[in-house]
Amino acid sequence: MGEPQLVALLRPVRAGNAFEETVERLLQAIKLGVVGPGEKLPAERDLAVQLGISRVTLREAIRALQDAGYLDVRRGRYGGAFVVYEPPNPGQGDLRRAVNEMGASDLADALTFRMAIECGAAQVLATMDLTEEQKATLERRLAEVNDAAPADYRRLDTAFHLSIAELTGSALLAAAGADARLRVTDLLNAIPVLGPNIDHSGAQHAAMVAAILAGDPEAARKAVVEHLEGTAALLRAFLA
Amino acid sequence: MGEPQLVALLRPVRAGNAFEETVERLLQAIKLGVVGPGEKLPAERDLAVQLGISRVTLREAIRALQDAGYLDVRRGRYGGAFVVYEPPNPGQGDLRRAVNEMGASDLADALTFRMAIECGAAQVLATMDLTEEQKATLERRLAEVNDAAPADYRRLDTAFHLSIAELTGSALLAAAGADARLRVTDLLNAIPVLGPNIDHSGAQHAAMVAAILAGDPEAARKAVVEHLEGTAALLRAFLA
DNA sequence: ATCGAATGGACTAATCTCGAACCATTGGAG
DNA sequence: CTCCAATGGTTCGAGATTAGTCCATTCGAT
Repeated sequence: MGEPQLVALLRPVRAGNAFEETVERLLQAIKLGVVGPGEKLPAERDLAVQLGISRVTLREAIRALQDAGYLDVRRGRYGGAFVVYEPPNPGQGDLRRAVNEMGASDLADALTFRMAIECGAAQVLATMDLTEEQKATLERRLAEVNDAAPADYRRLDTAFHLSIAELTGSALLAAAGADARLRVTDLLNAIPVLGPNIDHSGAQHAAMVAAILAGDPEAARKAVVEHLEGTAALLRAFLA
Repeated sequence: MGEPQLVALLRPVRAGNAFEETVERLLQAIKLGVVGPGEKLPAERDLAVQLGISRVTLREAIRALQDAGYLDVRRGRYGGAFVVYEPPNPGQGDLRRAVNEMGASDLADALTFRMAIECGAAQVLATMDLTEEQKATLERRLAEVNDAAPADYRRLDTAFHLSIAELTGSALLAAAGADARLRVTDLLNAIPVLGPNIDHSGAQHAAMVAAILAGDPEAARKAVVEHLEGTAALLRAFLA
């Protein structure tokens, strides 16, 4: 037992090359709806700084997404890289394809990771003294999901979930929450948005917010578990 | 409100250059005791693969750590990069220096992140059906910390904490747990290991394990909160 | 004493990535 | 109509990073 946990520490220093990483990141921002259809990415010079890469590399990534049909790049003043991507209406085999692409063990990993991160974030947030502004943000995001048109649902659902981690004020936790969400995006996008499921989720979202605002970490944790297990069950149902 | 959470998604793609990242990673492995004094790192060719970098870059990092006095590199068969580093006996101003180096907001971030990750991991683990082997590993790690000589305490404490995330079987969660731990390593290493604190922590560790083995996620969560808040309080006490 | 395997050490050519400068296009302001 | 500012488009040299190859050292096995 002299050498525990070698695995976790001596893991890869970087995920891949900068170009691929950037393509992936931008694609996720588009799929998650952080930059919605018709909106444009920040200017190349700014975006390159935000992403910590050179403009050359960023441009290669943008070019790839343009070729793949996700972006429409226009020159001149008020130009930019505009998102032309509508989340496709999920069909029958899409979920299976998405699962096959990521592998079964990655799927379990992603779901476990997401459960841990979101439970942790919710209970931490529930123990914090929130400002009125923070409370308002949380409630607004909740209202936005509940009022969402089906086409906007995934995007606003994402925003709601990310808000919880973000409101803790921990940049690390916010990044982890975004990462956890990314890993299940393709799966969630592959299952249809159905009325009963939305209603169900809405009630669970409301329970999460209520517990957080009440400062009850235990209830917050339980609400998150219930919600995420519901989502996982939904995935399994569409896979069965 | 059209553009929520730009921050979390459009964050830097890579932390820095490969060389610096690698130095940091190896240094953490040494400080965390993953590779203890007198032990050696894996062979360069193997380690480069594990870290996903070229051997050249790895060698530069090893060279830097050699120059800094952390490693003794020997050639020939049964050679390698041997760790020559004993955790220093923490003095009065070390903690303050460590805090100053990371900044107050980073400190809060790290503590929040750690709380979320470890709570999440513990409660996830508590809801899993553990094999006998997994239970045995958890109990063994607990026993090792409790029996630890002061010089080994931090190392085995780290191993115990990392085990919880690792036993969930989620590589992502294990990596996040390692990340959370290394962000507080320098702080923990800067406060003395005192008998009463060890006893206190020992009881809390035992409570965590008991809750996990009992399959009680709520108790597991509470035990982790209590333990980590105790640690945070200890840090504050040494800073006051 | 010799050999072979495991290790660190050194070199090279190719590729990736970067910073910086400059060009081209567009549309509003004056 | 002209100009200007904001944007994407292009190029170049420098440095970082890589894969691959071969060299040098050490120590056990024979």
